[in-house]
Amino acid sequence: MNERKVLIVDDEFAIRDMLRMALEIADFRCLEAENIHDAYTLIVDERPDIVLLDWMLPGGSGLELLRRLKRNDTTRELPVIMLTAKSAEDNVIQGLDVGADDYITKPFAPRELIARIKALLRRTSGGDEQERLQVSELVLEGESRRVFLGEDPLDMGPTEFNLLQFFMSHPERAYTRSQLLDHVWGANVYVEERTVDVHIRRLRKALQSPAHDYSDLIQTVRGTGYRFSSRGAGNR
Amino acid sequence: MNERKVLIVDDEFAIRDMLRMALEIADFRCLEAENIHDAYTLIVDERPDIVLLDWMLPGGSGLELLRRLKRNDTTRELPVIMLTAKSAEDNVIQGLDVGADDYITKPFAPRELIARIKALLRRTSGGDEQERLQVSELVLEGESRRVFLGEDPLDMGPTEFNLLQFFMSHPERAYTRSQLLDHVWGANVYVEERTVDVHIRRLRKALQSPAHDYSDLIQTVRGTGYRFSSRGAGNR
DNA sequence: CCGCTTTGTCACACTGTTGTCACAAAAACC
DNA sequence: GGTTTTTGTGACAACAGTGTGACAAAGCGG
Repeated sequence: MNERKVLIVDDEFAIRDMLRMALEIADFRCLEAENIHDAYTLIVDERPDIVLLDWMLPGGSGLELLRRLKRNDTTRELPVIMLTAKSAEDNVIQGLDVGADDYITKPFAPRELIARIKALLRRTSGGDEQERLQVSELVLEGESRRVFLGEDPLDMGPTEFNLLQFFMSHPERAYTRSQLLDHVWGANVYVEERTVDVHIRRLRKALQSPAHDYSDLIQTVRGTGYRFSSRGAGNR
Repeated sequence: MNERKVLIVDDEFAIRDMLRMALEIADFRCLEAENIHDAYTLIVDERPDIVLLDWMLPGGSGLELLRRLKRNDTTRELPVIMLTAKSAEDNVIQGLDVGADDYITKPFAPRELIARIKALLRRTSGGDEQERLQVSELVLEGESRRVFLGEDPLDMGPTEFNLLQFFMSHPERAYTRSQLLDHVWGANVYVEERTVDVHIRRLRKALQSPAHDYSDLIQTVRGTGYRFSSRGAGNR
């Protein structure tokens, strides 16, 4: 379900070819770059989840790219695996110093590479802090993925949870259905815009318990979309 | 103050010599073993912080020791770096599968080895106390590796125990299957994610006795994974 | 060498979730 | 009031996610 993007930075076609094949079998999506400049552009545009970086590259060594990545705050968390020839294992030390997370010497067994990629992704992906959001009695716990109304846990589906989480992190602001689809469903998913309405309804229903009714936190902004607000609606 | 013990397991005197020199410069204390038996004894007696394990050893291959270590619950967390000849890199895959945390091919630059040791120690330095965990009638004794429901001991496999121990030390929080694999199985083990489901089921089953049923402490978080919680689920 | 346990994987059953539709209700516009 | 546009609602079939029993391989203890 969670497709991972791997950026391959290597100037040898044969290597890229081999890597692409191995990675696609293991269900990764591949991006490729032959030089540092392309690599950097791709990183900024496509935001890959991991980078396989060859050491010797035209237009600057891999070390240079590595330094640049680790200096830039927006890409700091991007894990990097270095590819290096056996004869140049000294470079490894430099690389690990600068911030590569792992390395592998060419030639290598595809299975090993895959294993290392997966291990690295698991190791580095757990860093996201989940917050605890609260509006009066309504509490959303990101960590446990639960919502409480006072003491009682509320029952809702995953999509409704994501929707509520988004709303509670961006309150007092109207979003179009299209924007909600982008943020909650993901940018490259195509579903009907009216689907949002249905999930809004399900969320509203979930925000009602025998005791309380918080369903009007989700307000309709006619002609535009929806808004989450703890203050009154103030339209119509 | 925090002196680290490194156990070198290799039958070549020259290698041990070189390693010892490099490690002592880097302020580690060295233990040495020439064969598996000595190695195991030293591990039990001296409790080193990390093991450098040669692949080819008299009296059984390094793989064997590795298996033994990773099976034994008291030494499971001991980080292991494999030493292997370049000609035998295939072994690396086996080794990583069984639970080695890293590997390095001979000959290697001492500086690289030191870098890797430090990196590994940084990663795994969580010193885990063996504690006694309790949720209402359910008691987990880390020391004796037993679980009680009131007075009655519960019967479960090692993996189920580890899983429960992890859950009870991190309650009220949803984990993905991948995260559970990472924490309970180990970062470098590659098994199917659905395997987690099966062990969850076995654990749930183990949490039921004729008298009580604590199986709903393990809650399914649909679309995400599982959560251990003494409060209600909030989903189906 | 042989039972016994543990483990990872699979196929299948089952359940909740999802996106879409048709229609009702409401609001806006004339 | 009548018409058009927009949103709410219940139903539903397809689907993805999860529970479950069985099984073979591997480890363990004799």
